[in-house]
Amino acid sequence: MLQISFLRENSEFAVERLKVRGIDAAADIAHALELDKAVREAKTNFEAQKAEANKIAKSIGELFKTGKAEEANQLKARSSELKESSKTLQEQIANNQEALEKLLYTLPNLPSKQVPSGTNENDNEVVFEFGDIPYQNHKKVPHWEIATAKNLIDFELGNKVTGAGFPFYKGYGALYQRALINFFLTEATKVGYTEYQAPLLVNEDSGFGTGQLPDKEGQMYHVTEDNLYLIPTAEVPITNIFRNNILTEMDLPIKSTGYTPCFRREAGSYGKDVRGLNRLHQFDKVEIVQIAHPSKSYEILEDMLSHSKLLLEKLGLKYRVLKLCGGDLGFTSALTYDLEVYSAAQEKWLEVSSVSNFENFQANRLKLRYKDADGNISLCHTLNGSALALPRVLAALLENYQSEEGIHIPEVLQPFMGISIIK
RNA sequence: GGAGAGGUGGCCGAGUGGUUGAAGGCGCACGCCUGGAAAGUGUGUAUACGUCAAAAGCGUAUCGAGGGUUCGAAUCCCUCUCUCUCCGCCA
Repeated sequence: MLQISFLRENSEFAVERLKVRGIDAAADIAHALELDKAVREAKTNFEAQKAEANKIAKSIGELFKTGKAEEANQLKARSSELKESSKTLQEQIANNQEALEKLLYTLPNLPSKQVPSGTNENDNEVVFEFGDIPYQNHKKVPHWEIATAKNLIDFELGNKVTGAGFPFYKGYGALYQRALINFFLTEATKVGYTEYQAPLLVNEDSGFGTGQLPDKEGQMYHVTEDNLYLIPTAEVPITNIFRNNILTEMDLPIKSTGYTPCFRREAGSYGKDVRGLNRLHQFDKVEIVQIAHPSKSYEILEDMLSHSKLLLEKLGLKYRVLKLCGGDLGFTSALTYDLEVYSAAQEKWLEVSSVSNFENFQANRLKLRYKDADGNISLCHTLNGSALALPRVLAALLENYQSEEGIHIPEVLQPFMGISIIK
């Protein structure tokens, strides 16, 4: 969430930035500032009255101690008066504050200067492209066909046991998944990320902290019995580790990683690119998260992007990097790169990673701050990236690595799998 | 699921209606002491918000959360929540 203190000084800048998302927030921001002003004015009065009341209460105590009950009783009357009048002010403050917060929740993060303007995914900017398709002379079959033929994934079984979007991986398919998870985690911990095994269910506060709530309530599976949410990404539990923390500047950046299944209801996206592994309700992902010093976060974003790029290169996948335009940028993000692999059989690009800098938008909700050498306390920046999401990576691997001999396994995965080809 | 106990500062831990933002200890920071260190010793050590050009200062709030009683609540009452222990069930 945007800081009201920031908006006080930079309202025009904020309006300008939000235009990149195609949002005209001028009225909302003006309204927020009015509410803020009202809150502060009422607060000042309220606090003055409280101060007096506290003073009186104190002196009443003194008077009783010294046996001057008469005087004390006179003061009580004045104190009661103050209490009455402060009550209305208190209500005013609470109402306005609530309205202000609600309004602030609806405002998305300000896109960074680098964000191209645009209204949808077609306006995203391709900033990098790399790689080739191996075994080019061989005709490629879509992954859902080859995976079924080779007995790697059973979609029907998933339908039976749970429902659409919950496939079973089996045999070499399951092994392939395990190898990928292992490979991704190994690569992340090698460069200094601390591995976590995180809870898959989170409470409301955590959902709120990283911005899934209240905005995307309908996209998460909600266990109403216990008021817990199935995580849509490891970002939620792993970033929330640091909720309500004041870190030491020296400890930054903090690099964390974790593998988790991810659960997404994908409400409203039925019928769109849902074949095979392209869009699932449950999928596996290794996430990398960094808590950063504000002055370093863009450097770190590039570093995280490089990490994900390198994974794809090691896997020998053809991929490209997109810089998301304002219209396609997530609610909480200031700048996002998407990585897409090319799927040779479907002949299209599949998103396998999203690397974002949230600046202090999440940190403000999380109350995640750091203290510098002078004792000043400021909000951290938070970043995360998929490194990587499994199903589409697997889809591309199954499709791109086909030859007449079978499905080849990229060299980097062979130690994790113990085989070099699925025949 | 049943029964009980408990949530106080970075941590441990006192406090039962009146200078308690909170004793004491540990930890941490800085200083003294020392050749250096330990020990010892002194000082300091929460956060948010408001006020102020800013700092200082001042004010308000915060002892799990919310509400209530009272002139005054960490302390009394109510509701919720979380944690722990025992029993039951169970990977």
